[in-house]
Amino acid sequence: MPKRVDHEERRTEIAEALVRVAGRRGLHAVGMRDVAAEAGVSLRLVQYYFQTKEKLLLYGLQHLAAGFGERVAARVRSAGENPGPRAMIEAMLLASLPTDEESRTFHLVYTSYAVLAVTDDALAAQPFMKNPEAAEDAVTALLQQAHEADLTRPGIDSRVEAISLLAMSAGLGTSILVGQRSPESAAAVLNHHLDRIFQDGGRDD
Amino acid sequence: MPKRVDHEERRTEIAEALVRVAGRRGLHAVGMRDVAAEAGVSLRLVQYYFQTKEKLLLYGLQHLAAGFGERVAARVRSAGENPGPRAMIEAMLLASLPTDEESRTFHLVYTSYAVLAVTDDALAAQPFMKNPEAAEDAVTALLQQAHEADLTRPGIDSRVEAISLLAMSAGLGTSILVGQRSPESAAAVLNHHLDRIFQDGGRDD
DNA sequence: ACGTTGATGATACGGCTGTACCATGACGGT
DNA sequence: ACCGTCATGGTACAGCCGTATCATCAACGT
Repeated sequence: MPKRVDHEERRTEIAEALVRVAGRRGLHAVGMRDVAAEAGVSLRLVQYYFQTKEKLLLYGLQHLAAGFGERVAARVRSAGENPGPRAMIEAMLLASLPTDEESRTFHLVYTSYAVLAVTDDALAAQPFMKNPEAAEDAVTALLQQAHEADLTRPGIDSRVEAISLLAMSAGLGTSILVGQRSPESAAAVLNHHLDRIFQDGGRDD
Repeated sequence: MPKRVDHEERRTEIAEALVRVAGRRGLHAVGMRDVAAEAGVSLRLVQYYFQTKEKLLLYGLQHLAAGFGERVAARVRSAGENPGPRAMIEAMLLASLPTDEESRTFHLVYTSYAVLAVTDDALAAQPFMKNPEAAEDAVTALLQQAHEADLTRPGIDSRVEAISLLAMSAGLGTSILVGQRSPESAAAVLNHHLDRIFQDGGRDD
């Protein structure tokens, strides 16, 4: 046989090509030929590793979500050795804002998928709304933990605040994406709200 | 000539057909033939009143935005004769949540347009990000007005709160759209945050 | 009365898209 | 050494989409 290729790696390369071209020209406009050209392979190859366009799109979504998860995790790690709950939440929320080109692409393509999922059953069945749910639980737990350590102002409902923060973050992200707001001002708004949830700076280390 | 038809009315009918089919099958999937069939006219007619698909899409967007504006205005009016700032803001925010089928369609199609606008120059040039800006100014003014009447809690920055509320509202709307959250819980979250901004109920009448 | 013009219909065309089919090197096992 | 199989290329096909063309009917101005 020829150089027995690592299928998973090849699929990843193609999926990344898909995301790149989708970020540049919009998800609705990507064809298999575009993906092939972007990945530097022939159309036949894309067909070979993904039999159908639908499977390619599904895999692209999974890859996108996984990459985003890693991004956020890395950002949280770089927030320090033992960060307080506030620093952790702040890192999570800021990591999901479309600041640099990579996260801009992520936001755009991910939103495109979300919009598609409303009218496409195959995408709707995909568990890519599991991610937000996990995020909500994580933020809720962090807020609860802060609450028990007396780091929050009184009268704070952890779950409601978590939902609000994530919804705000998503809404601000979209605003940045369409050019209505700058990343800096969005970050400032988020920080302002964190200030209203946490006592002083919310730092315990 | 034949029954000298009212062009603007005809264009409106066709645009509404466009929005309906876009709400059902997704904006990316609508073709001129679908619009024609939905409107009950021939393909040629759609071409006649809008020369090109791009013009049809642009007009559809304007129509959508105008309809949404009317919806919100009606909701605010029905909030009472002389509602307080809080009731007004509440009406505005709740009106933009996708509760019934009509507002669901609006949200979906409008978001589709927003996503398209990121990669399509013709749509990006369209002033449909003017609407959110106006909403931000309106809410800011209402909050300021409430602040001057001592209806708000201390330490409230009108503009920041307006931005937050609108971003939250948008984010919650998307959550509802993709089935992550119920309209009721979203409304509850919004109300919770209004409670944190306004003293007691914020009613001055 | 009639020609001009607005409104509508039917249909054809070129391009693009996803998919399928056929071909052909390149290696590994035996 | 050879055969099967993995990997890859090239290309054809059917369908759809936006647009353009040709044709027709109906009414208004003069």
